[in-house]
Amino acid sequence: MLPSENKYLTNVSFDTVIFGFTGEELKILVLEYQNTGLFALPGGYIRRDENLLDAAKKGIMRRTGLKTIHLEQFHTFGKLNRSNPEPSKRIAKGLGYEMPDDHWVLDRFITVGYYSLINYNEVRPTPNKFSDSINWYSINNLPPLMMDHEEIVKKALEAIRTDLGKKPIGTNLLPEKFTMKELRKVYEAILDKKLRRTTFQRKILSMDILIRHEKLYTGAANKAPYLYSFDKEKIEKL
Amino acid sequence: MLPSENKYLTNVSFDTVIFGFTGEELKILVLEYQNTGLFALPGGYIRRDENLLDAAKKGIMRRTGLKTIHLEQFHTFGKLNRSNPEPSKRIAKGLGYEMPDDHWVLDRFITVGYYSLINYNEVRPTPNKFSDSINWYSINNLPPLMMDHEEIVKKALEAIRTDLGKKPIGTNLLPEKFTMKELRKVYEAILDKKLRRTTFQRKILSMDILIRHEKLYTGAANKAPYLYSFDKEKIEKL
DNA sequence: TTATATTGTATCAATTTGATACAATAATGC
DNA sequence: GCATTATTGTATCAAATTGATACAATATAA
Repeated sequence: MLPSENKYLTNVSFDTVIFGFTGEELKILVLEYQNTGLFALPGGYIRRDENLLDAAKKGIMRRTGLKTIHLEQFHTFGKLNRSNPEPSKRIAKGLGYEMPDDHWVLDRFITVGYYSLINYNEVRPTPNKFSDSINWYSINNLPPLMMDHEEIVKKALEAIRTDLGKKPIGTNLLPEKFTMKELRKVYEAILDKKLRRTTFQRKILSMDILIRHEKLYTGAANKAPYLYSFDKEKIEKL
Repeated sequence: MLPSENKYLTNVSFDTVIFGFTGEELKILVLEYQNTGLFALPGGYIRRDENLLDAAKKGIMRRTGLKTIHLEQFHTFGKLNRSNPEPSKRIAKGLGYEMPDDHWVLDRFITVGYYSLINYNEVRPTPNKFSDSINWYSINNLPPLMMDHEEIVKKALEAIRTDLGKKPIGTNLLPEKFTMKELRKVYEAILDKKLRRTTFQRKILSMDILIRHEKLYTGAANKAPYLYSFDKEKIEKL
């Protein structure tokens, strides 16, 4: 097959690290292939007629059931030894195919890494036709991932940690309205360290990107916290 | 030709933004193709038997004559409309070839962007067999670049500006020993704004990454500044 | 020897951050 | 009702950082 006869670009793929927040810890979506014991990040190939970013978005929307999604590209992985036809062969075999050795998906791939921060509770993890299951796993307790996918997760974590200082990252991890404590928990989960309650509150409020709403009465025997939402207009202007 | 018979990966390339510092302003290396009026960033393809990063390094070492080089990956460009066979055809024509329409270099490419900060004075810009010339251009006065190369330069600049806060970036732009003023000029050129002399000096010195050497007597009628070098051991530990 | 431009550092004010304190609740139990 | 309890929102003051200015210490020229 000539390269240009392939519906997809050859030698390039994307992989995504999709973060969700349970209220206590960060989790990522990991899929498992049928009859292989192989765990992988959701990823895919780029059609010749679509943008790289759109290809990644489409893939993630299918895996999560979400209709809008924000992706951030963080790194491209191109080591020679990251490509390995064995997993793909095992995946095909697990599905009952026998893949010819010269099949384009067994060739070497350079993969573009994207991360996404999404609302844990709005997601419906959806397996694709090759995978048994797709599930949330705590970033502190991942199954062994195939190829270099563990390195990809590590880089994604580094990326959101540095991006946290620049952009208000909580926007997509939390529901529309949230309390200051929930927002702080997001930051703590991402940075993996406790933050001072009062300093955090002062600093976030002084950024002037939150809108204060009504109070949230949970039934707990204490002062009710205010609900906040992000002021998207002001965030745009940053 | 089957994809796997090609010495290079298909559909993937790299492009590099090579920054040098004249003492006053930032420049980048831009090459011009023979008989076409086309200007482009130095870039290339990845051999099937080499790492992505090594491919980029090798390319830059050839273009600059440098024996060691540090590259930072900053973004991967994958828009559908960034690919355009016309420039490559014109380049081939300029060299006297006629390229068949199904040649792999005329196919769509996703390109990985790297930047490098190098010592302006140590470089011997070296054209390749396709290009007429390779020259330094001020980032404020670039020729029109082909395809999306202007966007690539813009992204590279954003990247070094944010990286400047994290890593001591001047290391490669300056000679081994330099004055505080020279270092400040580097920061000013990258950030495109003036910095307070005294605050800059205090902040850099408090980072404890510089070694102070002898004074530099230039012949000017004023107090001679100290020379400094980067303390590479301490920088490693950051 | 004096004049001049520049460097290195001190000084003090202004701002930001860290640490602590405390008043204001929203239930609960009596 | 009313004291109790956990948590929230904000004030307060100290500590650290940064901004702005001042000034002494040169290296050369005149």
